[in-house]
Amino acid sequence: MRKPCCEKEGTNKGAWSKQEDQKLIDYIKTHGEGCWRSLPKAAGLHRCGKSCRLRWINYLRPDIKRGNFEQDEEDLIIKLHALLGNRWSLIAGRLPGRTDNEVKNYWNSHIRKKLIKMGIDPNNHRLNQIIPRPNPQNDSVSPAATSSGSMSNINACTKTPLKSSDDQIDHRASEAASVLEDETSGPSSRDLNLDLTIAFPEPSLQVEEGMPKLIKGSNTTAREIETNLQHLPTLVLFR
DNA sequence: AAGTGGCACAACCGCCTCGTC
DNA sequence: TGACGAGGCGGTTGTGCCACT
Repeated sequence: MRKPCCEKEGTNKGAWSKQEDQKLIDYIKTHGEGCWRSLPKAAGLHRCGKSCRLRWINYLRPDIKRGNFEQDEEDLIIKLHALLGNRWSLIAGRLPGRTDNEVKNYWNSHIRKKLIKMGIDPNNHRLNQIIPRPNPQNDSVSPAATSSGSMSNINACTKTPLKSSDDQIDHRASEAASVLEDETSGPSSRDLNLDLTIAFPEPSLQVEEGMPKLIKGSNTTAREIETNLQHLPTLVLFR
C-alpha cells in the first residue's frame, strides 16, 4: 500500500481562495520554489504540497501567458505532439508562458476535435481512413488496425511503459520519423491528402539543419530532441 | 425562466523518475 | 545496490459558465 503524498486530513481541497493564493505567492516570493512538501505548513496553508506546486505552476507563476492560443502556437503543439506524443511538459516547454496543463487542456478540447473533424487521427496524426488491402489474409484485420490502431504509427497514447524517458523519446522520435517518411514518400502516400500532412517547409525535411538526426531518429536522446526542436520551423498545417 | 448539453479549465489522483542515503 | 522520499508528469474528474431549446 502506497503512502499518501501528504496528510489527507485537515487539508483543503477544491478551488483556491484569494487568501490562499496570496499566501502562496508571498511565501514563494520570499523563499523561492522548492520543498513543496513542507511549504504548505511553512506558508500557513492547509493544502497538500502537490496542490501548492500545481497551483503555482499552472496559475500563479508571474510568467504565465494567459488567453487564447495563437495559430502559431497551435501549429507548434500539433507538430510537437506528432514528434513527442502526449509529453505535455516537453511540449509546453517549447511554448513560452504556457503550462503543460494548459497545453493538455487545449489539445483535448480544441485540437483533438479539430483533427478528428478533418479526418486525422489525433493519436498518430494520420488520415483516419481505411485503406483497402488486396491481400485476403489481412481481411480480418480491423479498421483500427489499418488506421489509428497500427502499432507502427506514433500511437502517442500508448500505455506501454518504456524503460526511460530517453528511450521513450527515441522510440517516439523514430516512430514519428517513420510516419513523416511514410507520408512524404513511398507507395502508400498516394492515399494521403498531402495538404494535411505534417510537413516542413522546403527545401526539405532531410536537409533541414539539425533535423536529419531527428528524422532518422535511431540514437536520438531527449537533449538532442530539445536541441533539434529549437531549429524547427512552424508547421504549415492548417495554413 | 428553467432545463440541459457542451465547453473550458482548474484541480486531483496515482504512477513514474530521480536523487539520496 | 536497494529502499525510500520528493518532485514531476499524464490521465481524469469536477465545476462553473454559456448557448441553446
